[in-house]
Amino acid sequence: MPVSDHAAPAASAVRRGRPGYDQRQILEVAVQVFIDHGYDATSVASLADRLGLSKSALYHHYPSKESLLEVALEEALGSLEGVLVGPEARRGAASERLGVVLRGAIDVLVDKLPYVTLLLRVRGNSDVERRALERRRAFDHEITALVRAAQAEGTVRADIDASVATRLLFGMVNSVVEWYRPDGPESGSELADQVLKLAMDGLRVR
Amino acid sequence: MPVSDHAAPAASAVRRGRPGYDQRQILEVAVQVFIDHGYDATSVASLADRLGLSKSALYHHYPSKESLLEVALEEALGSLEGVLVGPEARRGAASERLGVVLRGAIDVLVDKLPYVTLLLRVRGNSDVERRALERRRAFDHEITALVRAAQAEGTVRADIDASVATRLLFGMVNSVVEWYRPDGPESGSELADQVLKLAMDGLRVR
DNA sequence: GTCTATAAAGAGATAGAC
DNA sequence: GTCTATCTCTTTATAGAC
Repeated sequence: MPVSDHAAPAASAVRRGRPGYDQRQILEVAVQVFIDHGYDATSVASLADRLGLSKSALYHHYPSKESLLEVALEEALGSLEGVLVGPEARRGAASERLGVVLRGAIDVLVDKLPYVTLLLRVRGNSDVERRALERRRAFDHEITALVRAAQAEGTVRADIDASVATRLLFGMVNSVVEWYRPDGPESGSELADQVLKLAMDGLRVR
Repeated sequence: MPVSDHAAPAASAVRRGRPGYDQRQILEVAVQVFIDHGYDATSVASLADRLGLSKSALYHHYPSKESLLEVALEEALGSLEGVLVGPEARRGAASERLGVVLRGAIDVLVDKLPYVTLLLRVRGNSDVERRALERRRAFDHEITALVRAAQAEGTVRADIDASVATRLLFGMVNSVVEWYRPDGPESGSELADQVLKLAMDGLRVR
């Protein structure tokens, strides 16, 4: 049974000839199908059809439909959690750390768009999903603490509850998965600029 | 076959004795179960169990699982569309109309929380879902036009694309369904205040 | 690494009695 | 208005050949 969870070993993105798919390619297709039709509404048969494989061939690569989900969610959560442990996110004024973390989250969202999209649609229907939700909650709590610290510093307005502000902030950030496409007009960093502008300074003309 | 789509006739919220459920009560339970487990992951059997009914009894009230979804989505979409046709939303400066519409949308979201929650999770898996998505898109386009008009007026900043701003704005607003609970600390109108403050003036201290 | 065939369970929906 | 029993199709997953 395959399903190793390490990152791809450096720069070997090219396929070694051969007939079939490798785990990563299958995962990418599966995640896209999960996004298009919903995880629950996607049957293993339709997944196999989309890959041009039989169900059995697919089961050779992943032991279950849910294992595909699990690996995909790990990809998103691992990257998001990585934003919090970077050096820039751990030193300096709270408002600056908040900016770094927000921009980092948007970068991850853009970089791992399908994986994060899938993560954001998880509702806790199974143990795998509930574990993912738990990690999301932990992530949110760290951001809330950062917002609270920035309020104490006096750099972030204190007339909105830190927890509400964080949820609204990430509601805005996360909604990007609903419409942003990397091949569209704006780059990921331009997008991050616009989101940060709106989040920090609001819609109104000053 | 029942499934009438008119609103409840005035003030008859009380049940007429009798054994079972009426359409509205069944709908409310169904929508909550759809939200908890996802529409696709909810079986008619589990729905019937939750209601304490047999599947057949449930099919007496609604002709299909999807008809429940359809009625629920109509409830959300009709209310949202109603925000755009109110008198306050149709006269005055664009920035004021935008404020009225935003607040109206938040009010609907709070008032019809489960129905709007369900609407926001629809991904276009069937004709019913695709029709709902189409109506959501039309709603969004009207808001975008309003943002554009406010930019032309000079009351809304023009350095963010109107379409991007609208999407981010409603990303923030819509994310409220993920955490707001009417029985919690803040009322719907307090919530609307906080959302509008953050959306209009941003997170940063002035 | 891929296939066909199949098992076993669950899905949405219906029939017909009470 | 509710029930039990059942139909038919689809589901996830496995067996075993190539």
